[in-house]
Amino acid sequence: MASIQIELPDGSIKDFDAGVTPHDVALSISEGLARQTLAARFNDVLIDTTRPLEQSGKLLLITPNSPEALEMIRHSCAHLMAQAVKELYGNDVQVTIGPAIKDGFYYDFYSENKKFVPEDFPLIEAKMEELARADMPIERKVMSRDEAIAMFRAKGEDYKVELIEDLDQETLSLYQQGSFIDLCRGPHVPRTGVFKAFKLTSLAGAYWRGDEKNAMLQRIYATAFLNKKDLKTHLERLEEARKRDHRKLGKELDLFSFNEDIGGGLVLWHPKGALLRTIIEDFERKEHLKRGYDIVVGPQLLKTDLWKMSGHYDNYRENMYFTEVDEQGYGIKPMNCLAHMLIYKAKPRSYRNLPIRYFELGTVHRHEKSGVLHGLLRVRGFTQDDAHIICRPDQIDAEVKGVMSFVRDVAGIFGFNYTMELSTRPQKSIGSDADWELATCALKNALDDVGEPYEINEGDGAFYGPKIDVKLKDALDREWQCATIQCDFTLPERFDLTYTGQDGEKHRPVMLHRVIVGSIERFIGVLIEHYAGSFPLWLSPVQAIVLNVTDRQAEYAQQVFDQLRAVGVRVELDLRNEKLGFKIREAQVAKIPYMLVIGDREVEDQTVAPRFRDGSTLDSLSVTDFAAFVAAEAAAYK
RNA sequence: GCCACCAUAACUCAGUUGGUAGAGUAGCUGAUUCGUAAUCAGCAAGUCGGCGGUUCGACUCCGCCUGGUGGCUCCA
Repeated sequence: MASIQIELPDGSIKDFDAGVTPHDVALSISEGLARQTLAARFNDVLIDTTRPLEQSGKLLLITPNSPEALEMIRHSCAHLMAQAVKELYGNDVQVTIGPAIKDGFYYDFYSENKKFVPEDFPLIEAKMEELARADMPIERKVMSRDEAIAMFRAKGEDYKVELIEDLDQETLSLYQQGSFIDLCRGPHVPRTGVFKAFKLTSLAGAYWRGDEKNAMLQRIYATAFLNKKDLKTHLERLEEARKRDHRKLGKELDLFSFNEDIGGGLVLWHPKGALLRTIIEDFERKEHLKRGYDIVVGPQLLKTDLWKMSGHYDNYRENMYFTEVDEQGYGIKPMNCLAHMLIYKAKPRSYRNLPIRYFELGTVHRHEKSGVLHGLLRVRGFTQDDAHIICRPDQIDAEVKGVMSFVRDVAGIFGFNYTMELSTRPQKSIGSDADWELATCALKNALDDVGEPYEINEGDGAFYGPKIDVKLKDALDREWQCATIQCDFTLPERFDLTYTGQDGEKHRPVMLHRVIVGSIERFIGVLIEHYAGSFPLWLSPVQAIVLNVTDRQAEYAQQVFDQLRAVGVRVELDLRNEKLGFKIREAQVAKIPYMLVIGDREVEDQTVAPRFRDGSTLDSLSVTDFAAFVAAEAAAYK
């Protein structure tokens, strides 16, 4: 038998007979390693431990500690779940696909009779545990296409047949564990005994192949980890996310509500929420003015003809609200750009005026499909911190970089990390190929120059231009789409925007659409979860609350309150005849940063005794000192 | 929009295998004047999301609608 050379990661080279498997190689090192080996990477291709090696090459054994391990276990665990479901429900259910995803995996099933409910989970989990305990080998089989089609057809697995028919290859790999066999590229873990910690998490509908014209499948989401401890940590994290849910906190902190009589996706801002919004809006105006933006305001309604001219009517109509009065059609604005272009057009512009940066806290309405609405994160009426930068082509680069640095500053103030993505031309779009090319390059060059990493999303741009999307990462490391920068050559063309160049000729400017936090509504939703409702002092709708111990201090407490409010501290007063502990508890639950306790001592010394939200206290200090302290902290965005 | 599920007092939730409902918190009244996360007692509070249907009788069963939840598709 021919001999081959296998190079291991430590650089050592060993001779083996051709046909040796990664498992055999592991065994030649130690029995323990062989037991631990889940798969292997041979010449950079992932393979099963039982795959015979026919030629020399580099071999890396994959064990539970390898970075690839978790994803593999999850993918294999999806097969385990499918096996369990088939054993429980047999031919009532057809299998489709089941990949690993972030934090777990899912499997999509088709069934006419069986409707999965969460009550089925314990049963399925028990079956999975039984199959895992049986420690069955998971074996790779190779079949011809026709053979595989015949086999799945005989089993009544129509979806598998369809998948294979669309595959452009003559032989296919399948994986078998016990009586269950599934089409799969692999690789998989060697035995079902590997699965030690898994849990079914939720149930959802999903279209076959993600297309809403196709049949609706039943998706079971689940997760799997290397061990029970990691699973527990993950479940605790989910629990933490639930506690921070902005819909729950929004109600508890009395920030906002929705009302079915008003309509879905339309927010009612209660006093504290409206104050929080106002603080953010004031911050936005100040930061934009600092960076050379001009504040403008456009109307809510614009004539339908204008939306036809812009392309919104053709490309965005299903998301818009229209109305007709005096036989004139109007569209409620879903974007702010048209008004900004018309402000630009209100008088002749020179190259000397550019760039012009129009900023508007623009309230827009978009008819989002009912099923996508979600608290503040997806609504139908929202306010964007929107700006349109109209500039010469040679200014694009500097302007895009300016926006990116603006994003960096703001993300830093709120304590977010972020990642960036470049999205290119979508199917449904307007404008010439040359302009798209130019615009995409401009964005890409700016990204490359700044040197921060980014990903490319093919075909994910806006209909009028490519875009850079910024995803903020919150305290739980979850990503949120907020900022976006879009480069647009088309709308300036359609609206015939011009400027007079140095040469005295008319030239076409470029327009950058950009938002920094995006929608104020969404951003506040994200902030609530990011801070778990405990806003930093500068954002807190209520920064301090004055608490008297008994009625004896009421008069002085009132004085302190008046004095603080007069110098701009957002302060409340609790004079109720309740025990101090009770008042503290309420202020604590309301997540107010500072409680100012006033007893006989403070009246005597003309001071206040501050208590922090975290339970710590400061020595008593004068009201003016406290006000100065708050002002300094807030000015530093703390 | 699609699939599944849910809707009981202001909030969180219990309950009736079809005979019209409770608890805690909040609210109100009274007592208590208290030093860093819940003082005590009493009172009041719901067309059981809306509209139809089945039934002697519907909060409970069925249908439609509205709103929400988890996803899918779509998106700031």
